Amino acid sequence: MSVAPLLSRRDRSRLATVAEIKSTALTLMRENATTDVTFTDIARAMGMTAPALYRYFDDRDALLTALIADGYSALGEALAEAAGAIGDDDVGGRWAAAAGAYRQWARSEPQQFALVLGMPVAGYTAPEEGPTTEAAKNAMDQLAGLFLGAARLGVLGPPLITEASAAIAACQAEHHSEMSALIAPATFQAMLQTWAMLHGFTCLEAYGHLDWLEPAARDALFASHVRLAALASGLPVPRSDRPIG
Amino acid sequence: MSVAPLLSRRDRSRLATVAEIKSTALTLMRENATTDVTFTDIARAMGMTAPALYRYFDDRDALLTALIADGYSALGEALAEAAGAIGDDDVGGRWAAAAGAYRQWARSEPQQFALVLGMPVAGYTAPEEGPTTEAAKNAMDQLAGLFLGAARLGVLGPPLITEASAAIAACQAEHHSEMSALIAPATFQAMLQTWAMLHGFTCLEAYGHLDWLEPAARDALFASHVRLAALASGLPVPRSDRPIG
DNA sequence: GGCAGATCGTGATGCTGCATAACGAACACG
DNA sequence: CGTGTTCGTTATGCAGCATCACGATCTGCC
Repeated sequence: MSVAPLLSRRDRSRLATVAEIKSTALTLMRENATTDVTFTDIARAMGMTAPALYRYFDDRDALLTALIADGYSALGEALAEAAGAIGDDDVGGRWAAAAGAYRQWARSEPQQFALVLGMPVAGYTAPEEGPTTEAAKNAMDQLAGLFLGAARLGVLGPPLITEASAAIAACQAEHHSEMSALIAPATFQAMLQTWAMLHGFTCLEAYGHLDWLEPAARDALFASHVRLAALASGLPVPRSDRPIG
Repeated sequence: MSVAPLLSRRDRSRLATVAEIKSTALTLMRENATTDVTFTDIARAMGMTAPALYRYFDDRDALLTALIADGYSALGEALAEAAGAIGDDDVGGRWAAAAGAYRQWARSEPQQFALVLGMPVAGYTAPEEGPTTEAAKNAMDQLAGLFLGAARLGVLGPPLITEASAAIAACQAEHHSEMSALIAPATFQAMLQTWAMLHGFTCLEAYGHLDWLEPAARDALFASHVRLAALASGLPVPRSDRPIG
């Protein structure tokens, strides 16, 4: 336990440069509205030359991998933070907050959202065990936490669709065994559908397919969407007098 | 009204080449699991050289534009064909068939699906009036047809969420005035949510985020999803004894 | 303080793909 | 059987990815 800094001056400088590269890449993505970013452009924007970037990232895929990994964390943290700002007993409010965070993050970082939850990138090969599914797991865990909390509080009603196939129950047992005791297969199914609903709206809006709707109408539609998802899955329905998203 | 062929031999050959270029591009996209396709690869796969392709498409964007336009048509036709195979009076069946076609098309052509309804392509500039929103319009029109048919048959129940904001009603009046007489704003809102639900599941599955579910579980989840959407929007719920999608 | 080693950034280089231009081959038509 | 168009090729310029060798800078240790 020394008082010496955990990282040397050089390491800090290096981390700062890595961070600057990533943020510059994201800025360029935002400006050009694409996930296709060039080392040359990043370097030029930073006042450097392209080969210098190879000191920090092995190749373009490594940079993308890092951005995707950051995306996982950023999205997960945004969800956790939004839900954490609401009291544990207000499960409906937590759901609305998390859903709103999901939407807002996708709107503010559509390219990173596309990297993480959109179509897998071109030559991108999963580093270990497929991070593509990891994003799914991450989002699912946040949702699962909501449902588990609701179940423990006794405020988790039955889902609108009460039948669930044995195949779904089997997958729940295999991949989310920790929740099998508290969450019925039909509710697990409804949880997946809740995610799909949220994701569907978010994708449509983030990629401009709802631009023909006025912003106010989109907000209203989203709020209604969040309430519908709660209604369908047995979650407490968020209060309608508080703005969502 | 002559009996002469509408197209000369040369024109037919040209159209065939154009079609071959597009299908080769799609094949390469499928094989490489990306929307990023190179003229060089297309030409090589066709036993030609890259510059020859410029006789048929001004540049890479023009090819993408054509593929996107084809995507609109293909998706729209797939939906119309699937729905058309079901009797007009079975609105629930038509909805299930159309939803299944949406899903299957996205699964069989994930790259084209990404082009049409995913994130807008990099340097791609909308040729006229933004075809991005045109895809939305197209999909919406198919859905709107279902709801209008249900309304005319008197089998369209109330949506689960009966409140709709004035902003949504205004957008309905502005962009879909033809249906304002038969479709209440709350149902219009539910229609959008139905689309978002369908789109969300489709995106998650097409991009591999549901791969951890067994195929049988995914099928069951989708069937349940389609029934839930019908339930939420007031459409007749599809029969559960007929496989969906 | 000064030196050895590691780190960092640059210019030079090779490869590939996009796009254009100029040339030659094949075809339709009178 | 010529003539003009269409088509496909080779040749060229340009930009980005990736690597290498070199010089500059910084770190840490004696």
